[in-house]
Amino acid sequence: MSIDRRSGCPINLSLEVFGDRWSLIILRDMIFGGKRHFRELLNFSLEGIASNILADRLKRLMQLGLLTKADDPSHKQKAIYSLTEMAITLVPIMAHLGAWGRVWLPVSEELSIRAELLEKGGPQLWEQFMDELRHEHLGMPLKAPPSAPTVRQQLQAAYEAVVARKVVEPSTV
Amino acid sequence: MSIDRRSGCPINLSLEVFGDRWSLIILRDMIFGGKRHFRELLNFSLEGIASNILADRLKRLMQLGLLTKADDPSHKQKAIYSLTEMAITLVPIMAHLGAWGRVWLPVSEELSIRAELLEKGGPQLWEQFMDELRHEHLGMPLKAPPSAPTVRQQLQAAYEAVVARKVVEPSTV
DNA sequence: CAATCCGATTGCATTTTGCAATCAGTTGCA
DNA sequence: TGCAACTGATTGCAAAATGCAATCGGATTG
Repeated sequence: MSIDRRSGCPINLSLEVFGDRWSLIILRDMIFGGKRHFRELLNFSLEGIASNILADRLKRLMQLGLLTKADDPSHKQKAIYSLTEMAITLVPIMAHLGAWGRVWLPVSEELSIRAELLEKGGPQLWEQFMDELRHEHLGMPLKAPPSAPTVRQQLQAAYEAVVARKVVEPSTV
Repeated sequence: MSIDRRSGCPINLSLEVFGDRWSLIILRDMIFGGKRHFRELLNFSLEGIASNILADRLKRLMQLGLLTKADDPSHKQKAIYSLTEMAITLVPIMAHLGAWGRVWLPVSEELSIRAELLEKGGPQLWEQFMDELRHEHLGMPLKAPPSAPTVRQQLQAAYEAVVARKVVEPSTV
């Protein structure tokens, strides 16, 4: 359940945190998909996580310090999960991982457009995104003046543009 | 054994490649430790991989295109494993992963000095290292003139310096 | 010619995962 | 008020992955 400590190597310890098939998927959906509720995470991910695994991983990620949980004031049963700074600093790793996958693995076009945008934006865009996440999850003030489309909105718009194009001109794909 | 294809998302597909507890450890020992034989990998890793798991992962990494295997001319039974370009381009991800682990996880000093050096060297040092790996594993000519200490030698020297200091002045640690 | 080393493989117990059903409490609507 | 839908989980069970120790036949070394 929690960490093994097979060795004090940074790469090994990082692997012990998200070297499984689900932890990083959950963080991906929270970071890029903006999902913060149990059911949202359960139904949103294309990979179809099981509810017991999701419950287990959320608990584990909290123990490890990557997530916090709070009551949703609008609904006595709803819990709202927040990213910690520890999780937010995974953004560059996610970006690299996406870029690597785009080059070497059989990614689908509509799902990789976000990775492409993130790659092209480079560290500067990542910083802006992390700033927005800190605002959203930690209540910190935005460093930069809020630009009209947030990074997540840009990613979402790019995704929708690809989907729309695919519907309109399916033969050219 | 091989890939699931739960979705075409780049992050998911990357996770399906090394979202387990051992694949990246093996690649780490090959990349940073310079290990290329079965026994070397078996005995070298501090994490203590079992021989059947090692055999399974080597086979899997070959199927996925991250490794190749060749006969060692000096010994009819020895096999020598080589990194492919696909694996070599993981160096920046490894560097980021190490840097993240160094910040957030209880790494040991002697094992994290390499990650620190790699982080400080930045993309330029990573490129040099990848160039050396391409030379070593793919037989490509070195782009840059061979600098006296290779990157791996620098990493190794830094590690040994920490260990030596710890032996000499254990009380200050 | 015996000891050691080579890359694995086998058998078996333990752990993790996937899947479906289910839980008790909360909310929205009629 | 009553009831269906939804909340974040939990349970039971089968299947798969993992950890561990012993072992394999062949090659090399002393």
